[in-house]
Amino acid sequence: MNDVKLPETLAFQLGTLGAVVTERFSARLAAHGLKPKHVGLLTALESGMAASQLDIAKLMDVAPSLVVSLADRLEELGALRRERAPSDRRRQVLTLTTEGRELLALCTQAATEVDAELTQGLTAGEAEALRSALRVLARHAGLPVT
Amino acid sequence: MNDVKLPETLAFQLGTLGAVVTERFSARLAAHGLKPKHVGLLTALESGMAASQLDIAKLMDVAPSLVVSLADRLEELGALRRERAPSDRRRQVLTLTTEGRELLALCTQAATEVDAELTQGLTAGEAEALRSALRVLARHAGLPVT
DNA sequence: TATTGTTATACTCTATAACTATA
DNA sequence: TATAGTTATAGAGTATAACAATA
Repeated sequence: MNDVKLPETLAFQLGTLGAVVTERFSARLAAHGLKPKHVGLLTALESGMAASQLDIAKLMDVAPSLVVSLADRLEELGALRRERAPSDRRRQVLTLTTEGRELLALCTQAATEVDAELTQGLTAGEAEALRSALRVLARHAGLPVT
Repeated sequence: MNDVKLPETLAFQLGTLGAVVTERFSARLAAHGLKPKHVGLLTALESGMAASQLDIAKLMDVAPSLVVSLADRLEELGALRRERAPSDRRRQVLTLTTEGRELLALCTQAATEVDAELTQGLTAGEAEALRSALRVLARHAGLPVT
């Protein structure tokens, strides 16, 4: 006989909290005309781990066609430049613009506001334990970019 | 000047981890013909916090019409009974069947398997810190049922 | 009239498949 | 032929709006 309750599992709590947090983050992003996946793309670019659209699709684990529309939107906002690689003109190399970096900073600001909401009411020790635990888990799960 | 990196925020990590975890949980649920929201409904029922479809919709924060189709599916699987309340025949009162409880136990099993995957490679101390931190956060965020 | 549940419809997000251009 | 990107199309998931039954 197993007495574990589903709402007490990590899977359930992480899934539910993730949805709540993404919803709150998303609401703040709307002010900048962005969705979470746009931020994922900006973050992927800034990390330097991918530049071409296909590499970004792999890193984000989304379809290449989705990267097209995300990049369209970000280009339209002036957040990135799209340039054909001279060495292989099939590749579209995406580069963050200064405007894109500023936009990313605004998104980061939005995220830290959500963080503040989440941790208000937690002791400093609890908040630090949470950060530390998530860092370990994120590293271990091989976090792709959302 | 702000040096916080977006991937280091709680919002980003919780959102991303939540998506990964939900995906893994979902893959295991498929074996039972369920999606995460079905599990949310079963969990809501088992909690005793809601019985009528409208109450469940409020608790889960989803549209009443979605509860209809989730309950349709669960009824079809024999996991719940639908009965009009004699006192107010507009209300459909949902009740977990024995089969429903068994199904919920299988879902819980799936969740604990995901938990095991997540925490393998973490020290016992790290795993406990994570559980504890999430418990605090979940309580504080007033976790609705996924 | 107001409320509960249901059905009909539409919208958002994302993937798959077909296509173009380069290699 | 194979690959990068694009466009066209389709599917999943969910919400909103219209409706029926009951209060």
